[in-house]
Amino acid sequence: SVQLEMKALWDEFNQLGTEMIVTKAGRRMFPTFQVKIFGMDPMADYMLLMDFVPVDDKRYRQPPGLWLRVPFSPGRYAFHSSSWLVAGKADPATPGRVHYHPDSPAKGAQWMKQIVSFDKLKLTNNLLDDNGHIILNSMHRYQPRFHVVYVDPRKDSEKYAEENFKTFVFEETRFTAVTAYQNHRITQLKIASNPFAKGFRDCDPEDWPRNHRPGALPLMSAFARSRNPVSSPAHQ
Amino acid sequence: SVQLEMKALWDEFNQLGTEMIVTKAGRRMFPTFQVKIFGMDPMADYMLLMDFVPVDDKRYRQPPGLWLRVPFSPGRYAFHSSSWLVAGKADPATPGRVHYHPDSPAKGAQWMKQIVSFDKLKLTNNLLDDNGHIILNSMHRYQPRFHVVYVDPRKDSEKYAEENFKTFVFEETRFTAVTAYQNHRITQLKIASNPFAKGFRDCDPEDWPRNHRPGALPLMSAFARSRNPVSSPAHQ
DNA sequence: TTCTTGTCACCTAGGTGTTAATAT
DNA sequence: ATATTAACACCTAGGTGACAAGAA
Repeated sequence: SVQLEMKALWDEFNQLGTEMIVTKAGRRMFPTFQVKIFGMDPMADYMLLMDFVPVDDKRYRQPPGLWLRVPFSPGRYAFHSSSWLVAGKADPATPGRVHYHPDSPAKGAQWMKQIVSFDKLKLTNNLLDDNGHIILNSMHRYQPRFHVVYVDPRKDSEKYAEENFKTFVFEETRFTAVTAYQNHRITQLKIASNPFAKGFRDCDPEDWPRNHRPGALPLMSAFARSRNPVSSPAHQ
Repeated sequence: SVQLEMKALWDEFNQLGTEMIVTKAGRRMFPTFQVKIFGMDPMADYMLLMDFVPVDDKRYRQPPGLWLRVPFSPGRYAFHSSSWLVAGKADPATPGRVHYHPDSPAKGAQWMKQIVSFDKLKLTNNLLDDNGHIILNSMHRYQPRFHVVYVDPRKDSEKYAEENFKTFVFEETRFTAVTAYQNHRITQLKIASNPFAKGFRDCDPEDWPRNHRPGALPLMSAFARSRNPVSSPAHQ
């Protein structure tokens, strides 16, 4: 069995509609997909991998007219909607890649003795990527999947391929691939919870995420109190 | 067969008498021990590891009276000798540890397709170290050794242990473990060639090590021309 | 006197969202 | 109008020798 790490954080993002940035060079996910694993054969070899499947067959877009222009900066917009419209049918599927955890293969004992983190996994929108990154269509929704493959020592192991792997899906890790954040609340939650974005925090630099616990005050409400939202009327 | 990478740099250090810093927390080696490997079975599994054996049974010390005091800084000295005296018999041997390359085990094809770098290996003088670092005695000389172990798939593989590994020794990688550099020329060569020490360079910030090639002008002579050595007479 | 330790400024290396410009 | 890109300031994380103080 498999337990998703940082589930509380995933839930918080999921409630807002998680977005993950895709770039040409490849961008890590945040939150990082991390799991605790139980019940492996400690002595057997396993490969751990992830892939991403479309949640639906749709392409999304922002609702018209909800963009706010930034005063004195013609051409710029800063506040995107949190809702999505269906823009039509999905773009052609991207090359279906998988990401093997770099420690693969390893013994069950090794995988189970600590949290397994997919922090080397990167998402790209570059169809011609040759860095082995996961290729996704921007403005499409995806479901990450986690697969555990038992390395069968038998000579005719191919015959048993079907029974030698198990797939785990956590719906709270679904997200929309984007090239720039669409929902400002997602942006702010990323800034509040990702250590690498600390430079953009304007609230108390205090003990986040050190003191954050599941069940504590919801992040966004805490955030909203200390933030000056872009409130000046659009002067379109 | 195995080929030592950056041999020219190792040779340059070796001519001066290589020193490696040991600290309580653990210090990486510089140059880093890196090799190219040839002739493995691409499909077989191998473990790669290193250990360190004493070059002799001696403890070393600096010759007396060669220390230069730094003007206006009583108690400080800045220029150590490049020669060593035998201080006596070696201290009790440290716990004999080995460092497995973190990618072990892996297929021969994997090991051979790129340079294998032991940049995670750290040296410590802490006899009680529990980080798995290599424990060495300061002021003693060591010879790094590189071992390739074939992972024998046979059930009674223990019987063949003797024939399933091969050891490679490069004498130019010998060094003296120290807690602070003793030979100023070693310090300067480290500063000149280690990217992480760039902050201490006072010569042209130009294209080192980018343009450095084996056979080019020896480093130290190039360095000496642009450096102000500590030349004021000792006022002991 | 000689050697060791801990702190520091200054680097490398690379992960963030912002921003302005550009593409479609 | 909407979406993407590239450069950037500002972080995390950690590898350097210098330096001052301490230990033996």
